[in-house]
Amino acid sequence: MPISDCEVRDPRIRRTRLLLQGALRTLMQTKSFDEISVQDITDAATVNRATFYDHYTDKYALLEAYIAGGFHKLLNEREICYDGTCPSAASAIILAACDYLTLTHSGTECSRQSAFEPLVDEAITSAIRRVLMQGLKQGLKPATDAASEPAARPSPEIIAAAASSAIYGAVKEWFYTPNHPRAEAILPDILQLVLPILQTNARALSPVL
Amino acid sequence: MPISDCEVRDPRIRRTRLLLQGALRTLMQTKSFDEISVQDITDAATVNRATFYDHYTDKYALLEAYIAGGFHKLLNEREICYDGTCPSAASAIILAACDYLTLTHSGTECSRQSAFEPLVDEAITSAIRRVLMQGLKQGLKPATDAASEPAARPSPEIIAAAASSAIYGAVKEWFYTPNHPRAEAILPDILQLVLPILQTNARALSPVL
DNA sequence: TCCGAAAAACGACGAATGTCGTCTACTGAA
DNA sequence: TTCAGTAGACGACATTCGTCGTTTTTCGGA
Repeated sequence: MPISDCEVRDPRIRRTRLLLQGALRTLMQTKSFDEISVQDITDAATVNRATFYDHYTDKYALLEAYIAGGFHKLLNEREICYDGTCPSAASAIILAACDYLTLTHSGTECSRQSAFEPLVDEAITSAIRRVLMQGLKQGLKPATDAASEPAARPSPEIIAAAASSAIYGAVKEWFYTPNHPRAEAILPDILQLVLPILQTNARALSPVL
Repeated sequence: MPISDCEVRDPRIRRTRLLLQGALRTLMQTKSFDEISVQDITDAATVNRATFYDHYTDKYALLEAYIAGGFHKLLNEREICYDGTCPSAASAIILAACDYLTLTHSGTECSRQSAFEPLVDEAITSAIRRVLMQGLKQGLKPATDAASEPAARPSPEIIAAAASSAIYGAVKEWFYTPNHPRAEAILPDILQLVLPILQTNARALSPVL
């Protein structure tokens, strides 16, 4: 039932979805996610309950859209754009993930339960994946000058998948460690773990180094 | 409500949980996961519906236990035990993940939907994580001979988290690629991406190399 | 062998879910 | 300005959910 996504022209659709996501945001400051019913959400959003199902299959789908949207917004605000090589871009992405987890999970001590967490993980990971893919593909082109070898190295897709998963897995591990240090403190460790993956692309491009 | 896990003495508990997991397995050969109700499961398991909730908070929790259990079983059958260094152990884990995805997702074309997939991901990833942790901790001990430095390298926990996420992320990417090659064909690529993470530990141990 | 503890069966409950069909109101292009 | 297309409102429906209290059965140690 939920029509496409991302690019919605009709202002009515955009309005309703923002209302629903805003209502979810508001409610999650009080209750934990699975204490919230679809009814609660539509009431807070002043939207009919049946209308909810015109946009999302269930409240988990709404959560995913909300998280993905929020994280993308954060990345845009910080003007983060992975260019395929620069470690500082990777740092920015890692820090963004740290901050986003901190921001969203600050109010409620709800997490680590039910189907909630895996959904959040999925949403953030694929958001990171998208950013990385962008950079990897553009950093890739210079190499495909001629028809040399078809696929002598891992595809950008699999690199992005592995890297985004690794980044978020590490960040999550940091976040759920009791009394974890500040994000900046763990950054070098995560960077050390993740950079080799991202540089797989570059290394394959310039074996000179 | 769900009492501990893993190590259950009481045969009544073990029996009931196996019945429930078996019923889920059977039903998933026919319907997709979210077409299955708790009622369906308990009917097939010849268990009272209320009893279900004595063991699992909802059907998602049952799924997670089922997946985690099945994957662990596969690892045990293959006698996989990561020793902290050997790349062949990593290969075995990667292949196991490939095979498990293939086995479980063969019947139904259901996947990539609802809250189902993220749950599966979570279960498999944390199973891999556990195996890796085992090896990393034992491969770690030789170094902690004296009180040298507190934590000059990434902790085993964060290494395991990053590595397990990266492994499964890559495997998943492979699996969902249309007309993907055999698992053995993609193994070198994934290995190339993941080994640097795992060897972070070893490198820190013997900077001589 | 017996007996207390605990698991499972059972029936019933109010609440939440997901889906209909119909009607109203808004959008955007002719 | 008009008007066809479509999103949203609304009420109602059968199902499923999660929980409760009670009764029956099973387990495992004394």
